[in-house]
Amino acid sequence: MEQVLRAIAEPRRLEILRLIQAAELPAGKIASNFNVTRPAISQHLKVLKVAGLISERRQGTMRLYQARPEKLSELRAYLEQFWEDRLHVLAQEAEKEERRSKKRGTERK
Amino acid sequence: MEQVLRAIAEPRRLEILRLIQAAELPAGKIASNFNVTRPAISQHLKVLKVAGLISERRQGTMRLYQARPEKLSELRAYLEQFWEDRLHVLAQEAEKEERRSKKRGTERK
DNA sequence: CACTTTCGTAAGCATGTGCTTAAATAATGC
DNA sequence: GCATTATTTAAGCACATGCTTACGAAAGTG
Repeated sequence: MEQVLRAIAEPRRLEILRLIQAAELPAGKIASNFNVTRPAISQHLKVLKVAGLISERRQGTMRLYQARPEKLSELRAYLEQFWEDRLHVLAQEAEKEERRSKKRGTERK
Repeated sequence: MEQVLRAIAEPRRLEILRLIQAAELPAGKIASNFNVTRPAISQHLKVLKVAGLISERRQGTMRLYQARPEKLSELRAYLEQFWEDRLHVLAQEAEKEERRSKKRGTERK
């Protein structure tokens, strides 16, 4: 999960993901959208690949890349769990508060 | 959004977020959960604060921190949009494919 | 006021990261 | 095989980042 986060925390990589989310593109075409050299993009693609965020397919001398939504979906679920935990806590707080009000008459000290 | 991603891409900061997601905690208590010095945690808290992921409240000499779920929720929504875009694309692909099959008889060349 | 507690900020350092240029690899065509 | 095209890998560099120690600031307490 951390690997995924680190991968998309880099703006260039997030942009690459957007680019190849719609269509499968060869590395060269991807690189031509940026002001950095092809090796730089190649390195970014490797990071995205290792993180499981993209798929790679060879065709002739080209390598076609495409985004795989699965990992992003997992991340989304992870954040959702974060959110739900918080709601759970808030619910407990509310319960505790309610018990406090009911007990207010018998309180010592 | 990038700021949020960079903030939670750092494992220690994500752990801090988990810690103060349930309860509001003073900086010292937070730091005591880790094997790094308090200043290190203080710096992490600053990053989380700037990213809008936590709230800070002063009480005496203490500073109480607590996670704010809003930004994480925004991030979740952002990822969701990513996911929906992809589904949209897939739907279009399917449509195109269908048109191709229907046209197959009238194809030239 | 001095003193304590709690915490942040400053400076410096080691390591990580993104970039470049140069060289290596892989598939294809002659 | 040799050359061409598309791409990755290697080496090196500048800058960012997370950490530490030392110091400073803010809010009580006597």
